[in-house]
Amino acid sequence: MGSHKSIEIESEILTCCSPIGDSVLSEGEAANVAQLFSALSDPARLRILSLIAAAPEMCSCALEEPLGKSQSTISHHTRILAEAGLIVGERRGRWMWWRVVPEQLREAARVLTHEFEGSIH
Amino acid sequence: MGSHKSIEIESEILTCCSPIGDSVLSEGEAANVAQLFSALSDPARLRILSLIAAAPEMCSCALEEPLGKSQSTISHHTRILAEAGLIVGERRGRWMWWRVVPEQLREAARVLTHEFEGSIH
DNA sequence: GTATAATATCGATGATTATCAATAAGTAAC
DNA sequence: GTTACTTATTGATAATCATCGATATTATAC
Repeated sequence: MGSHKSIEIESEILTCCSPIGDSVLSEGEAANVAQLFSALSDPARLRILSLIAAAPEMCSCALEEPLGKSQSTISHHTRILAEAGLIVGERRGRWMWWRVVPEQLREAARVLTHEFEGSIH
Repeated sequence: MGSHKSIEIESEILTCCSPIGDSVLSEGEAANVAQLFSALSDPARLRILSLIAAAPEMCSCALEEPLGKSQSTISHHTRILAEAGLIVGERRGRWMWWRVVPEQLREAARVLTHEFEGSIH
């Protein structure tokens, strides 16, 4: 794979492309960021996040009806959102109350506008 | 599913949760946003985006080596990023040159900070 | 025209994931 | 204790996806 590019350093300038800088996401960083955006890559989870954001707090039990998904599916999605740090939950009595974490939303937005917009170009 | 919530409107106030507002993502909106973030949910695509952003333009041929993925895989990923509007490509001779679309990155960031951060809470 | 090079597409495969029903675990009221 | 209710977990399944090799398409050079 990519045999046309397995050439020496000093001849890379002769290929189609100049060597790239090193301000580039490492594999580990990319995996972390991907996990964050994976949580945002599902329509049901986006609507859950939107529902939670529309109120100061939101009970899990209030998500099934507008989503039209089963209870176990809702629980699955809230877990993924929570593991991504986008929401936090607190158990009060029998109910689970969720609220968004604005700092994590801003962090995701910061990554988009600072890590990928390049320099001066 | 959700039988414990299939009750009348006037009794909803008696359940655990108050009725929700309507400033909530529709299914269609959620699907659109999900497609955008799906493009950002893969480590390989994030590194490709980072590589493209690190230079004014980036040739497809310069992505195989740092990514360690096959040519067809790179082509697959650039297509997904392009379909999400995050990069645009221009063919010059035999080579395909990609650059990021800062407007789309800012749009994705705007969705995060404006659609999900709730109101005054 | 032929030969070479870069990219796109096709087909297959293994891994991941969204979804559900069923069950378990936790909580409150009795 | 038992009963009722909410949430979490498990197991299964169908769909999606990342990856590759092989092939097709496009462009240049000859």
